[in-house]
Parts: sequence; C-alpha cells; structure tokens
Amino acid sequence: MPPGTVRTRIAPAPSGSIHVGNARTALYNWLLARRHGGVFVLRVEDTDQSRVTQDAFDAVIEDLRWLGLSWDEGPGVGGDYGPYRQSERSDRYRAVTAALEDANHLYRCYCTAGELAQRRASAHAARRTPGYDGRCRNLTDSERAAFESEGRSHALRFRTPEGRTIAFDDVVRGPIATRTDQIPDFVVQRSDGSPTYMLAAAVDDVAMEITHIVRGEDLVAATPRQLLIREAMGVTDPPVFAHLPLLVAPDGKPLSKRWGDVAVSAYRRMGFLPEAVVNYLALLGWSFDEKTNIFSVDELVAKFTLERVTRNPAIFDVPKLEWLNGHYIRLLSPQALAERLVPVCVDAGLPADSDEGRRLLAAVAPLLNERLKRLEEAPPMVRFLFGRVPPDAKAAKLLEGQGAYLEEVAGALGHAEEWTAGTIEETLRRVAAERDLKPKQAFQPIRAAVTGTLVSPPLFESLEILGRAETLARLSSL
RNA sequence: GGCCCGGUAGUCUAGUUGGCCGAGGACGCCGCCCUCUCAAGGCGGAGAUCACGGGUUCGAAUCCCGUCCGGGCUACCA
Repeated sequence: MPPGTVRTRIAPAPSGSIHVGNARTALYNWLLARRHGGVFVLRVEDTDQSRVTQDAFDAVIEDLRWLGLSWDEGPGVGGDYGPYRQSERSDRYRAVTAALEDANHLYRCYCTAGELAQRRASAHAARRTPGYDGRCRNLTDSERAAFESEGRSHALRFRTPEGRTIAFDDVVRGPIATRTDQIPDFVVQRSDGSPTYMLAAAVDDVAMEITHIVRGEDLVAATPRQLLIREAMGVTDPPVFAHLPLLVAPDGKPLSKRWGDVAVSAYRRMGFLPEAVVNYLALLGWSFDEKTNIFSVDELVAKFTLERVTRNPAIFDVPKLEWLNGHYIRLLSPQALAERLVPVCVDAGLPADSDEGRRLLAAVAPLLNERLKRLEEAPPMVRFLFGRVPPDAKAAKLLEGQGAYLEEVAGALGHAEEWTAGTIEETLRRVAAERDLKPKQAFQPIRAAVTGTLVSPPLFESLEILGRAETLARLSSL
C-alpha cells in the first residue's frame, strides 16, 4: 500500500437491514475512499454474538451491494488486514489488553453489575456525576486476592490519566478538547473476557490502518477514550476524525421505527432506485454549492469533501427523495425501466413475468418514465393491459349513457387503416369533431371504458398497445 | 446534574476573512401555460423579525456576552 493511501471503513453491527443513517455514513466513507483512490473497508462489529444471525448479516451485505457501495476489503473479498469480523479477532483484543494491563494502563475491576447499578443510582440521587467511582483502581494485592477467593470475576478498566486534556480536530466540528476528569475509568474487557466496543474499535482502526474515521455524531464523546487507548498502545499519530450530524425524523426526534421506515431495505421495496437514495443521502448533510441538487455517483466521487459537510442535524424528508427518484426513473431507458418493473408488477399480482407480460411492459415503459415517482406506482397504471379492469366509481359515473357513442367509436376504430397511435388519434378526433365534442369530453369516456379509470397513460398509445381486438371488445361491451 | 454540539422559510441547504444578502438554490405548496386524464416541462407566486435579548461597528445571518430551545454523551450497548 503506497504511503498516504486513504483508508476508510464502515463498521456496522450485523443486526439486519441497515439504518438510513448508517447508510449515509457508509456512503460518505465510500465517497472519500473513492475520491482519493483509497480503500474502503467493511468491518463487521459482531462482538455481541447473541444478536447476530446469518440473515441479519446477509441483509447488511445486500443493502450495501444494492446501494453500490463496494468494499475493497472485508467479508467476501478478503484483504491483508483481516479477519474483518470482530468475532474472529478475539485473540488480537486479548493480546492488546494483556499488554496494556502489563503496562499498568488497565486494572482489574471486581465490582458486580448490581453494585455498579446501585452506586450509579445513589450518585444520581445525590446529583453527583454517575461515572465509575474508581473503587478498584488502586486495589492492593491482598484485596485482589480476597475478591478472587470470593469467586468474583473481573472486568478490565482503563486507568484514565489525571489532569490531562485530550484534544483533536474534527473536520466537521472543529477543535474539540476534553479534560480527563470528565472521563471515568471505562471498561475495556468484560468479565466474560470479551472486548467492549471502545476497545475493539480503537484496536481495529489501528490494526487496519484506518486514516479517516467518519461516523455519527453520537460517537464524538467516545473519541477521547479511543485516543487514550491508541496512546496507551503507543500510537501517537491520530487519524482524521469527522463526526456527521445525526439524521432525525420529521418531528425532530431521533429516527426510529416509531416514525416510519428507517431501513434501507424498506426503500428498496417501495420502489426507490439506489441512485436516488444515494443522491438524497449525499445531500443530507453535505452540499457542493448553492444550487446543485442532482449528482450522479461519479459526480459525487469527484466533488465530495468532508469540509463541506454541515454541522446541524437533518430531517429525513421523503418527498424530496421521491422527487429525486422520479428524476432517476426518467433517466432510465424504457428497456431498463421495463426490466425493473417486472418484479414489481409480479409482486402486485400481474403476470408480468411471461413473454407477453414483458412485451407489454416494454411497450408501455416509455409512457411511464415521466409518470412515476416510485416503481411501486406502476402496477395500477398498467393493470388494464393485463386484463379488464372493472370501472371505479368515477369511471362508472362518466360511462352512464355513453353506450351509443362508444359503439360509434368502436365502429370507426374498426375501420382504421392501421393500428398505430397516430391513426387512432386521427380517427378519434374525427369522430369527436363530427359530434362536436371537446377533446376531453370525447376521450375520457373511452379511457374509462378501456382502463376502468379516469387517470391512465396517454390514450392513443395505450390503445395501440392494448391491441385493436381487445379495444373494440371493451368499447362494445357497455 | 455534568461535559459537548447545534438553532437561516414546512423540509434540505448557500452564506460564516462583517458590506455584492432589503438573504440565493432545491423539495413541498399555490397559480398560469402546455394538454385526452395524470405526469413531465415552462413561467410566476406565497413562505425567513437569519431562535431570542443585549452589545461592538458607519454597517452583522456573519464578531462578543447572556437567555431559551433541541440533540448527543455520561453502560461490563454500539
């Protein structure tokens, strides 16, 4: 690896489809790596084995792939810094904690969870700072032996140095300094021997030579502790830190399932295109200039910089995502749109998977491009091509007393020289003119009779696709 | 409680070396045009006491102080 290579990482816990906030964090890390010709690492933070399942892990992988955030090192692709699942790195964490304990940076804490909770509660009641009180910080050998003989197990705590200030420069938030008296001695290895997040993340970021740590604002307070761990490990040059503002729900509260869809997979299912989600996520906390909103992935790679990340939390606003999605759907070629529509229509119960179904979708796709904000909206628009649709209330009302007119239309259409949108339009306009009908008066009943609704893709093209025989049949059946 | 961060229209934001800002763009909203419906597109409009109150200055969204509001952290969660 050439010196100066940018290495970024996304470190999700494998707990199912990723949260849109984590997706944004992944995106920014990915963009940074790509922009600098660097390396994007996927590291799975599965130290909490109880919550990990294969399905949940697969969901994370699937989301990242769908978004197009390819990783250069990590599960499935390997790399020189593996393994990339924390559950497979236990020996490394143990080696580090053993060394740190030897160097007196760590000490054994025999306090039980119950005792800790109790002391925290009384500290809270007395309005004192609730952090660990350092009870085991200076145990004598005999005190330790006494605890051991009691059969108590121990956790390893970091011996936070006194009277110092830990400072770092955050690319998005500026200089941040924390006095160590604000940092209680924290657990680095649980009494069952497993590492805490604080330790594992710090150790791995060093081991994997991560140069830029881009993560959520909720971790700014964890940074000084991780810096302390790095220092104890003898690592003095810090990585670049960038803490991204949080993503919040429309009510300003943290994004949660209570508000709506927070999982990337939900947006995939609702018919959003990955390019739209990526573009939208990029805009949530970053801007390039005062007017540009649309960015292809390549443009983002070329233009993204951490310096232009904003500091304030952003509300996840679905309407703007939909607008972008509509834009990207319009950019799709009709063939590409048709292909993406097949599974969506099948899910909606339409036999779109057959040759005939695919033919129909390919034919209507050009009419749908500029009418869809989400792929999910297509099935109701194309349903009439797959079979008769009984008229809805409004269509039924409009159809009252139109039988004779529709018969006349059918007759005229039956004599049209050829069956193209052009000749259909010509024929229908002639009939309308003869009857002295305004276009809207003339066409809406036809639309109602053929599609069962008052809103559909353009009429003439729709009839062409439907075919002459079926069109005539539907017009004559009233 | 303590430490830290944030506060420009309903939303995302531009602006932060003070004057080009009597605040720009986009989404959404309203209207008009186009038009066979719906969209798309074009044009136009409403919407911001730049959280609030004091200062500094010829001049402040931009600098200083205070207040309020929101959020994060304060775990043997990550």
